[in-house]
Parts: sequence; C-alpha cells; structure tokens
Amino acid sequence: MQDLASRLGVSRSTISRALRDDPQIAALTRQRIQELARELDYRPNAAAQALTSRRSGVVGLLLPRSSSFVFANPYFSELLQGLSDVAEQQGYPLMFSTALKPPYEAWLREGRVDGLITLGSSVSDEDVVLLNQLVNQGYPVVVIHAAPRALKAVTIGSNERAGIWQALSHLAQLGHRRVVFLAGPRHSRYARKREHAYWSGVDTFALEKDERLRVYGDDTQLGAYQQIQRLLDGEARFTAVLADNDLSAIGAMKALQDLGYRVPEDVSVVGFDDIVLASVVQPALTTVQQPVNELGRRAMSAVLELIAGRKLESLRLATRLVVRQSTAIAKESA
Amino acid sequence: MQDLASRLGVSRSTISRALRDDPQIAALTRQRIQELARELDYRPNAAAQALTSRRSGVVGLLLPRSSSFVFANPYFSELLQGLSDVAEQQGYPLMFSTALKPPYEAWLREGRVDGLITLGSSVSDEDVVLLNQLVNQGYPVVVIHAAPRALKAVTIGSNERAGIWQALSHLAQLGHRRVVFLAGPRHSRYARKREHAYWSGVDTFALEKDERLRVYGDDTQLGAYQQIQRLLDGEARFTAVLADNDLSAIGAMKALQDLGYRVPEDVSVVGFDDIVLASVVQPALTTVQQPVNELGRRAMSAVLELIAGRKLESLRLATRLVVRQSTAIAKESA
DNA sequence: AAGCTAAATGCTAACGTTAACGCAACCGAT
DNA sequence: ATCGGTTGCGTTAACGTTAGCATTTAGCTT
Repeated sequence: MQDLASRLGVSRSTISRALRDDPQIAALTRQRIQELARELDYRPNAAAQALTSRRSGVVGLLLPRSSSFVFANPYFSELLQGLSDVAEQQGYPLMFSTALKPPYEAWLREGRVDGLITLGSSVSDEDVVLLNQLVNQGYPVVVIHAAPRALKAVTIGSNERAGIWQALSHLAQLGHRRVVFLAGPRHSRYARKREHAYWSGVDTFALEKDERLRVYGDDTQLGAYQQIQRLLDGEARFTAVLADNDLSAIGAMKALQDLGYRVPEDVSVVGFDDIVLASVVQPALTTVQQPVNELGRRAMSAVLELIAGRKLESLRLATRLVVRQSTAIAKESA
Repeated sequence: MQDLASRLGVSRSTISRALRDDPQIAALTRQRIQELARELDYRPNAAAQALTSRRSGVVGLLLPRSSSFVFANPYFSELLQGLSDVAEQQGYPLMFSTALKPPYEAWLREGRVDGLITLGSSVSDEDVVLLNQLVNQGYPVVVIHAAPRALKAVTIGSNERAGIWQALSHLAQLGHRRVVFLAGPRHSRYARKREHAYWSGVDTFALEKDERLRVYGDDTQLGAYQQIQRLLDGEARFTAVLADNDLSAIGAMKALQDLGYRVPEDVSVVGFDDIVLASVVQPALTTVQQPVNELGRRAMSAVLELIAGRKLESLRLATRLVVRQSTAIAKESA
C-alpha cells in the first residue's frame, strides 16, 4: 500500500478511499489508483480492514449438530443454494459450522462474522435464550423457518398452515372425507404446528374428525411405513393420507402398495416439502412445495439488511400445491 | 483486555499468552487469567489476532459455479459432512463460496483464509494455472478428486480405476461377457478416466471388447434413459450395464424396465458412487461406493497439515463394491 | 555470599488498514 | 477583492492483538 502511495505521490488514505470507491476522491485519481493496484496485483488485507472498520464482511451459518440429518436432506441443498446465490452476488462470503453453542456467541463477539443465520428447527429452548441475548445486544440474527414464539430474531419462514390447507382443500375437492394425517415426532415444535393446521383444516373443509386418523410418526420412510401398516391392521377406514413431510409420504405409499392398495386409485397420498425424490417415486407424489430456494435468498438478504442497520419484520412466504400422480378422486372405501 | 490486565495487575502480553496456553506463562497465572476471562466473558478480537499472527484461522471451500449440480448431488452432502466434522473438531471454521475465479486468489492473498479446498471436477484448465501459481507461492491448496495431471496441488481422491474394475470383476464372476459402459460427458476429464479403466478392465477380465458397448451420456437419468433406449433399438446385445455414475444407472434401469426387461433377471445394472437414492430404487442398485465422507475428512486434515507447514503427498482411497439387488447371474442373451 | 542460569513477566513496536479532522485550493457570489 | 462553501486530499491517531527483546525474580552452584 505504501508502495502504491509513493509511486503515485499520494497518501495511503487516498489509496484506501479510492479502492473503496469513495466518491470523495476525484474520479480521475480513483481510476489511476485502481489501475495501478490491479497492475501491481495489490490486495488490501482483510484482517486489517476488519480491525479498523469493525466489519468482517462475513456472514455465519450455523447448522444443527445433527447435521447428518440436515446435509442428507435434499431440501437443505436448495436452501444453501439460495443463501449462497445472494451471498456471492453481494460479495459477502458465508462461513459455516455445524457446531453448537460456542459459535453462536463466539463468532459474533469475536467479530468473525457480522451476522448470523440459523435454522429454526435446530434451535433448542436453551438456544433461544442465547440467541435472544445476542439479538438484544443488537447483533443481526436471522432464523429460517419455524422458530419458537419466544425467539426475538427475525424469522423467514413459509406459511405452513396455509400449506396444509392447500393439501386438504385439494383432497376435499376430490371427494375425500376421511384423511389420515401422518404427523411428525409428537413433541417437536413444527410437528405440533402442522397438526394444529390439520385439525383446523378438517373443520374448514368439512372432513370427518376422528382422532384415530392422526398418527404420530418420526418423519422417516420406515416410520411412516410401520404407522400405515398398523393403521391398516386396525379398523379405521380412510381414502387419503396427508403426511407432514415427503419422506413419510413416500414411506406411506410404499406400505400401501406392499399391502395391495393402489395409489392413487384406492388411496390418495399427499406429502409436504417437495423434495427431489417426490417427483421420482412411482407414482410421482402430489405435495406442498415450500419455496426453499427463495427462503434462502430472503434470509441472506435479511441479514445483510440488518447488518446495514435497517430494521426488518419477519416474513412468511406462500407455499404451493404441486399436483402429481398420487392423488385421485376418492373411492367409496379403503 | 486492558481491563483484564489491570484487574490482575499483569501486562496485556501476559493475558494474550495465557489465553493461548503459552507454556511460558506459569500454570497458576494462566489459570487465574483464564478464569477471570471466562467470568468477564472476554473474547479476543479475531481480526486483531489475524492481523498480528498472520493467520485467519479459516479454511476456504470453493465450489463450482454450477453449484446447482453440486448441491443437488447427495454425494456432496456427505463430503461436506466429512469436511465440517474435522473442521469443527479442530476449531477451524470453513468459509465457502460458489463463485468463480476471484476468490481463488483473493481469499488467500487477502488473508481471509489460511488454506483452500476445492473440487477437482470443477477445476477448469484455466484454474489449473491459477492454482499452480498459488501452490508455488506456498499457499496450502487441497483438491478433492480427479484433478488434472498438471495440477501441483495435493489431491485427495479415490481409486476410480480400481472401482471400475471391482464392478467389472463382479459382473465377470456372474458370467457376464457383454457389458455396456455408460460413460459420462465425452470430454470431461473424469469421464475419460473411468472409460479408460473400463477398457483395461475389459481386457483383464476377458470381457468382449466392442466399441458399440460404450455409449456417451451426460450423467443424468434422462440421458441414460435415452441412451439405453437407442441401444436397445440397435443390434448390439448385452447382459449387463455399468454406468459411471448412479444417476445414469438408475435412468438405465428405468429404461430397461419400461421396455419390458427385468432387472436383474434379464439385465444386470451396476452404478458408481453409491448415492442415497441407490438403495431406495427398485431393485436396489449394486454400485461402487466411494468413501466420500472419508474424502472430506482427509481433505480437511490435509489443509490443516499444510497450514501447519508440513509437507504432504497426494492420496488415493480405496472404493468398495456394494452388492445389492440389481445384479444377478448372466442370462443367455438380452 | 556472589555469580550465573533459567523462568516468568513487562515494554514497545509493529501488523495494515480506516476514520476524523484539518487544510489548501478553487469556485462563484457579493 | 473578499468571503463562505465546496472539493480533494494529507495527517494523525487509532483498531486490538502479538512478537521480540529487555528485565526482573527466583533457584542453583560454587
């Protein structure tokens, strides 16, 4: 830098300003400086910049420890893609970790990152306290997806209730009255939310309300397979299954097929999420699509806004029902 | 920091050293300092540390621009997992970008990262020049997977040739003589490598050598589907298909089934990679598994070694044949 | 008890930028 | 001509650490 300065007979501040496109510097000078800098292949040192400007120029991405789950989920790929699209475009690199508590604080407090993005589903009750502290201290924190009510951070999610309703409405229109709801883990936050949406949808679309139609699963293919098996062994009758995630829906479909039912002729199946697999299975799965890529983009934009000092509201994006081949007009019984 | 120092009546250097576990500092002092630091919740500023120590404590991960491809690939999830496992464990955060040329240099030269990991398959000829420059300048660079010969960086890959041979050997043992090879894009580097392995394997296992049995695809399901369709329209006969990646294998299987062939009774199919989907499809795919997670772990360890100043050789991990249900004893003709 | 060594800590000057302030030169208006 | 207001750039002092060397203290040796 000194070298640059003396070669051009200007001060280092001028160099600094010119390279950051400070309008205070005359256009001509700026141009000459930038040219020479390119020629000498000079790069300002990031650490020094961070030190004085109090900006690292990096956004942190914190993923749940049970990352096997996250990474393996194709859903996550899309999210990452959305995030990094915006990140790249804005020249704000992403730093990520799959660790737990320490980084939450450390990265922000050490000035490693200017803001934080994390997944709501991975936020434990304990984390809520920590995150709230950070938010109160003014650190930019954005949470993607269903976050606990108590969390003060800006949340970017999708309207899951509306999504469940879209599915139920579709089934109701096809004449289904008895719709099984394959819920997630009984005590998970988002599972409760989706279940709640189911019950209110049952009312709204005048479906039959029957506790036996709601079964708790674990959001895996195998779990769903077993739940459906058990259900068919019992006496509850139904003509459609709505799963609160795609993997469950696919497991359910498999169980039905293995037990001699045709999908969708005998039983219709609807999923939730629209993972890649959904369009690959036979028959292709009708499902509620979450705008995952968009969620990622918005989340990244949101942190950047917060970092820039603007205030922001939480956001809910709309879901979309993707009708494929796993749903059809209801049969008499099943 | 100053605060800490005056409270304990020691100098800042002592604080600094104690917090970094410098053995120069008496054990007792060290302990007292660390305790008070925890109590006051003091965190050394990362930027300042980076500035003086000339270490950012971050490793960069550069992914191809066509990241839709990468992210969507389940294969990638595992890799990421391996990388971040080690990263986390060593307290060396990963920073990633999907951008093109600039970050290669910029991140290293600006001191944003101490080392770089990138995917061999995404390295263009132009990149080779750039990366070699960096390597020659002593920057730690590690490439995962098939990298061009000309690249000087440390490479962590798997032994693909051996993998192809494992597959061919398996088929040969089952009595197959005419094995179709579904190659990747005609001019891609790794596709050529795998094809080469196929031909030499054909010799080794005394399979029939027939140019018509090698068809170029594009590594997608649809592409493979069409290739197989075309092949079946022609006059070339075969009893097995070896695809150079799982997606192709799955597409091939679908084509065979749609055209009335049974897998594996009529035709055996073998894939390469062992993506998650491979065990889900019907019939479950026999495939060559790459130790992807392990590749990630090794790669991360490798950069850290390089950063620590040690010298390192490139590495080739062994693949493993996973026999599932898509292969069986050869039938007379097909 | 003096001298010497080793251990533990302090002092000072970086590290490479940016930000705040200051100042000169120039502009146009009176 | 004088004056306020810009515009464009230089000066200086941080930013929060760490590294190298200097210094003190304690521990041995003779």
